[in-house]
Amino acid sequence: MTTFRIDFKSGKAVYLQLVDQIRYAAASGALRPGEPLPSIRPLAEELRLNRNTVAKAYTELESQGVIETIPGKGCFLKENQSQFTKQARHAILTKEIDQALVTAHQLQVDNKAFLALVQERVDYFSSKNANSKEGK
Amino acid sequence: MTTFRIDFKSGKAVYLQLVDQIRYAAASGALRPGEPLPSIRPLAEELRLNRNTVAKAYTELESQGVIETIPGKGCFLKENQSQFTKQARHAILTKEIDQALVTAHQLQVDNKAFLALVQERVDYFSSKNANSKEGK
Amino acid sequence: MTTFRIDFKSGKAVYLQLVDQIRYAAASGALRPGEPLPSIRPLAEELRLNRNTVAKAYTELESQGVIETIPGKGCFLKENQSQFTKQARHAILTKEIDQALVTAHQLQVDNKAFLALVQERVDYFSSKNANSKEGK
Amino acid sequence: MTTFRIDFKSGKAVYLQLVDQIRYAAASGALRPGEPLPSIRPLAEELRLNRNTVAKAYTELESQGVIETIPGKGCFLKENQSQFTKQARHAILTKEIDQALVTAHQLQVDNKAFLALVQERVDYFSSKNANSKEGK
DNA sequence: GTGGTCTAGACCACA
DNA sequence: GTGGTCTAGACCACG
Repeated sequence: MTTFRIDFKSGKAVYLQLVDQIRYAAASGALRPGEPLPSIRPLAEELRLNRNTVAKAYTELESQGVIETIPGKGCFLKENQSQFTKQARHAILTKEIDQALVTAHQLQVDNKAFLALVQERVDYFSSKNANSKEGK
Repeated sequence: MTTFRIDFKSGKAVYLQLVDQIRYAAASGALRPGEPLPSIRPLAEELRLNRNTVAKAYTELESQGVIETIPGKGCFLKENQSQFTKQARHAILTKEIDQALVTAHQLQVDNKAFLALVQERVDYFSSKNANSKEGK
Repeated sequence: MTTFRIDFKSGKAVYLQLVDQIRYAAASGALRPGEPLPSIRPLAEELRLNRNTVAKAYTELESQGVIETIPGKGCFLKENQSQFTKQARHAILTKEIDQALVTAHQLQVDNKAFLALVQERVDYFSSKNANSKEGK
Repeated sequence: MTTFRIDFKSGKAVYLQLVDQIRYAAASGALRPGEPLPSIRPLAEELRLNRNTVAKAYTELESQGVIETIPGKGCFLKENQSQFTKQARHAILTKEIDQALVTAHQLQVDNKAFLALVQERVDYFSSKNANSKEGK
């Protein structure tokens, strides 16, 4: 069971936080392709959000091709099929990695420590994915 | 000489784009500690922004402890002295690294390719820093 | 209900006067943690200030960690959780106490009278805090 | 020998910092009534300030009645003669003490610790005054 | 010349 | 309704 956390103080739009967390859940394996997402109304209640806000997040995810909405049935996680070329994918990733590198420099975390931390997180994600594939 | 680019269509606040780029310039060695940043008015003209927008970016950078501003004299890049504990620094970095990892998974970039890309960016930053320390 | 007073002739920046007064209200118990601050627009009207000036004060307070602002909802007083070490807190306080001591000497107020005055103010704050915790 | 420190990053006007520090020196006994202040030009050089800035500080001090300028001879610390009533003096002091109390509350320093710190600073100032009256 | 403050008025995103 | 961003233009203090 995945649970989402909304940070009202982050300054980031609430619906975008939901989008990120659902993408995160999908990436980490907590949500598997084909699985249904939580229904809008119960989720809105649980997170103490307006239904419109949750709906907006789902709309955004559908336009990003992450989920699929079937009227009357619900929303489902799509098989992820990257629609970008290898080059485009690397461009997007490079931007995010650079962001982290800039922060690392600012925090005076040296390259070796940075790479170690990246390796640690990669391992952490791998283990979560492995678990969710086995059990449940 | 560093030059900044503003993307008016990105949806991201203009002043935050400036903040990111200046932090990037500092991390990559294009701006060195103690060096003066471009003056607010000329920079605003060059980027076709309002004076206040540039000033807001500089204010934000100062409150982040990245630059130091001396009224009547100008703004200068501070010696970066991280005031965070090792633990706090790792927490901040972990968040940014996870962000990139989620994106990687979304783009179906596997761990091996991801790590290779990270290594590549680390090397790239290192070389830029090395260059700016030698000559110019 | 707290009310703020702006002195346009003081020479001190208007937005900083607001910052000080809100911090004062928080310290004296007139504003309690979690409580909403006055909305920017109505407050600006009441004080006959521009919206941006009030917003600047609130932005400053947020970056100081005194308040929390949730776009679309409002600004709220944070639970105060001092992130400084005991040593750092004393250093900050010492600076302000010395300031008062210098003034006392300048005004030829002797130590005994000074200490009495400090005690009086401490008691005054304590009583205000006590009141606001009981009733209303 | 008193030495002054200018903090360019404080945001406070440089000449006002000088004013405060000279008042501080007078309060702590480092400067005694009737003593000459440093000449403008050497002091400006030592602090790496513009001569105008130092002159402005001295002008301000003279208008505050702290020093006395005798053309051709220099500037001298006046006998301090408080021109305020007891009530006025307490009003001024109360404002500064409250300032410190607000900060203390913000930093979650309790009354007992606050009073102890005040006592400590009072003692510290007293000892400095005593020393400068004896020796030199 | 520098940065800092303030006003006025506009548009946007979010709840 | 809320706060956030941006522009335009004015005045001030400091060096």
